[in-house]
Amino acid sequence: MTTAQEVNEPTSSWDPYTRGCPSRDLLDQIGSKWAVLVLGELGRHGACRFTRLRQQLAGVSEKMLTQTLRTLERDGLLLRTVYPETPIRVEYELTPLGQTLRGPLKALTAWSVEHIEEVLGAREEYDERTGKR
Amino acid sequence: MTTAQEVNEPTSSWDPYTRGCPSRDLLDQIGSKWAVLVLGELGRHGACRFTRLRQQLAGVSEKMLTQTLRTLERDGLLLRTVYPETPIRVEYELTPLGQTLRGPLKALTAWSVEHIEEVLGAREEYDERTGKR
DNA sequence: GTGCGTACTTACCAAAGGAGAGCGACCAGG
DNA sequence: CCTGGTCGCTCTCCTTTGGTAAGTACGCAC
Repeated sequence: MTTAQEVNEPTSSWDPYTRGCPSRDLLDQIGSKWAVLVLGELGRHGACRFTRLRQQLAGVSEKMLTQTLRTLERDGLLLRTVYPETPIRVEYELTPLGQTLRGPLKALTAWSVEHIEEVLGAREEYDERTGKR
Repeated sequence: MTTAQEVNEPTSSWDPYTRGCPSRDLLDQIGSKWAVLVLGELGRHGACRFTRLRQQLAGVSEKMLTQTLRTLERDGLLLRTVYPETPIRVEYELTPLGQTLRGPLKALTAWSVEHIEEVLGAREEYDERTGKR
């Protein structure tokens, strides 16, 4: 068995600017559309069921929601608990590791809301400039 | 001219959790793999040429780099300047708006580097748990 | 048995992404 | 004049990913 903790390499060996570095893939994962929204919702609301998440993340397909949840669970960011009641109930919640992502992701989400109008303006200006040529 | 500041809509009308909201698309854009790395590199280094960016972002294809740069330019996050020397020189740098993203993206990148080992450990554990069933 | 609720899972197709060759402008060397 | 080199793209082809929608498994109520 080889756990990550046993590897005593200096942290500087992880660099997302390097091709094939796991930290690049992780960065890609946690920055992906549905992962950001899932983690955000679980951060705001606490434990959530599958159906609630699907409703809150308006527009997500069941396939993508399942896939996103599996990946995040595998990465240790969220915990999946099955309650074998009837009908079955499954709840998702952030792990302590997942909690540490709330801040960074909240900042990113807030940025997109705060600056969307500037960006929309920039797009219009760009399209006018380049459309005329 | 229509600057974003003139639009006095309540900010609450922009919600990335709503289907089709522009802020969701923007969030997706700025969180995408190559955009994060391009903005990060321009933030650390200042103005950069195309070829240097391609080298720094080891593994990016020229097509994706061009595409990412165009999108970011259109969104008003970076400035593209052509110097008609020979051979031609093109430099990219962050706009003031782009600068405001440095913090959030730096936090996200730092998170992925700081926690990659925990995540790798969680993956191993998950694969062991589920592989046996 | 039939139907319902919940949480997936699968099949299919369209869109996005990656690898690599080609392009056009310019100039230097022969 | 022709060849070859540099830079910043651009185009083509093929693989991978994502979206839509239908189907599955489970237990229970009727």
